[in-house]
Amino acid sequence: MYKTHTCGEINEDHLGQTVVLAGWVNRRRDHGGVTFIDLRDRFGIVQIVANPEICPDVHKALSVVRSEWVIQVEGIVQKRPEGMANPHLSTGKIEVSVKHVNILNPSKTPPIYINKEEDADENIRLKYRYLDLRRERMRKNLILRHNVVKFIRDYLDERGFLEIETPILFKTTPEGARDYLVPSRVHPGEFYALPQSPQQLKQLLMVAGIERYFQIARCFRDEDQRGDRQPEFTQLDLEMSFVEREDIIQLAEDLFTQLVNKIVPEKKLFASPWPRFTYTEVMNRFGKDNPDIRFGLELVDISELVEKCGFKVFENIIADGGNVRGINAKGLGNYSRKQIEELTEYAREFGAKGLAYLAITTDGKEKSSFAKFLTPELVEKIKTRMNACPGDMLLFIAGEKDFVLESLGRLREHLGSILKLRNKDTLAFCWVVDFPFVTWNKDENRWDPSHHLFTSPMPEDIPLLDIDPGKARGQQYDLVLNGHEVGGGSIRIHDRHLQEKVFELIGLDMGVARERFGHMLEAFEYGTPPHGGIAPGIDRICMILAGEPNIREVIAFPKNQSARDVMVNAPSPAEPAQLEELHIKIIDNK
RNA sequence: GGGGACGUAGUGUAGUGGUUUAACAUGCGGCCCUGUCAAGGCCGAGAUCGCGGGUUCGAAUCCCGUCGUCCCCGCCA
Repeated sequence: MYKTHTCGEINEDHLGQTVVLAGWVNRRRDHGGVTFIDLRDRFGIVQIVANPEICPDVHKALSVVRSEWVIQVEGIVQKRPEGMANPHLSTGKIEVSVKHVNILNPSKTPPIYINKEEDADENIRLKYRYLDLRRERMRKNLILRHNVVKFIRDYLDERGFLEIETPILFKTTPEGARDYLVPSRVHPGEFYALPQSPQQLKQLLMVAGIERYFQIARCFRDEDQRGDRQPEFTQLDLEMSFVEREDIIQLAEDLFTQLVNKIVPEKKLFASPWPRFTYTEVMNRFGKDNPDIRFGLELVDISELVEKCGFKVFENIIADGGNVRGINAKGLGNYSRKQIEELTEYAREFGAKGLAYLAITTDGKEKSSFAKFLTPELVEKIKTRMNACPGDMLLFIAGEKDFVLESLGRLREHLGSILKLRNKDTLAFCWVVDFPFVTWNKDENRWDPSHHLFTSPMPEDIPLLDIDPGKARGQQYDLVLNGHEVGGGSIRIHDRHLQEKVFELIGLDMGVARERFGHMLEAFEYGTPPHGGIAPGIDRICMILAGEPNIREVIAFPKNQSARDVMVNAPSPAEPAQLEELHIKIIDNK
């Protein structure tokens, strides 16, 4: 070993000892005489000191050293002089007086600052990711992620789960997200697909009698990026046999509650046990199936209050079966016309025709865009319904119900940001249950599964599949944290006939279904236990636990917005010979 | 596929009503300095203002195009 101790572990217990350390020069302070170097390794920083009167050779050797050089030093741990301790360093009471120096590797001036929390251009950070990862922020995030995964493995191991790997080279399933395809050399014109999730495989492990399975599974989806989406990401994939919805929910809730307590004790759970909402309820209250419940600003239906108010816009929409709903934007009552216009503009981006408002200024006066239709009685009714106080701003959107909910939901999120209502130290987990089993796809004129093809409907709703599929609920549950969907799961179908019925319902031709999912149908005929599971997203959860705004910050080597790895420059063209072996011809679309 | 923001020394920013010899900080180089910890002081080098074209006497600044990055919509069973 190049070192006897890590930089971070040296303390007063080592006083007088000779230690050998190795690491990076975090910072150098040259006083002409005495020179200090903050030596950094993964475990921390320790100050090393060279005095020309004591060791002139060492002092000279260290004078050429610069930031990020890798050096090895041998020296004696000594107490710092009175009043010279640094309370910001765990090693701040001591320093290492250097006797020998060995320069292991010099460094060019780095393109980004390692020793500063200055936000560098993301493109440069990604290009020099190995330097970016040296930074405190990234190091902490990697450690957090390790701790999260370690906790999960230990927790599940203690409860009898087996961690089992499943193939990365799998089979294409055009349902769902776009697949990443891998051409087969051996079978011309045929392709593997990278798994979007190990869904089918984990179910087949249940057929195999594993009963309790998990995997820290890499998943691949060829869709466009977002702040919380990467083309490859990691799920805690988990499946159990002989369980009902409640069992999985309890397990996941306990797992993550304990995980938070142990790994991020400084964070506070918003509520425990976690709130549970039905799909209908979250949509009505928050306008979003993954609501951030750290703040209120819930949506309120005032349709029946205004259906005969005389305001034609509202009246006509309600007469056509639409809705008028609002949000009480607490504390915005004194917003100027211009500021309201900005909110309106925001709502328009999502298709709202307009934004009606009723402001109650702090001195109790009312201002409204539809004032002339408002009788004092109606104003009182609306204020009561929406719990309005002086200083509040009531905002309304009218239109078709789903549209009103969605656009108000977005406005609510926006207001949450404007009003700074998201406490970053609060973790608001919640469950969303009772999703519709299928949703109508207007474009394709068919039913689509709300979750995935293997989700079981609620047993009592099975008869509805024949009569009114839109009314049936699925045994699906989503795990939501601070406004992000961080996991979803379901009780699965374990009966061939029900599975075929579902295929039929969503318009999957039986021949196609057998070709794509024949292995599942067949497996269900050999003693399949009832089973279900969940798949929490590790990256998103780590992102939120770390307080990071983007999923890239918790992934060592992420792709950029356009799905490119700018460090190695992937994807990149393949050699003609490779393509030929794979029976692939590139078509120039330009 | 669509919308928005951005692109100026190694890095982070300023300058955008047309005259700048492109500013500041930090980093880098040199000198001074024996107790700092974002050390300090002095001096210096470092930018064809993303790229291409146009308007103009004159463009970092205005116009068009293009490339790149980020955010959002669509998409994400």
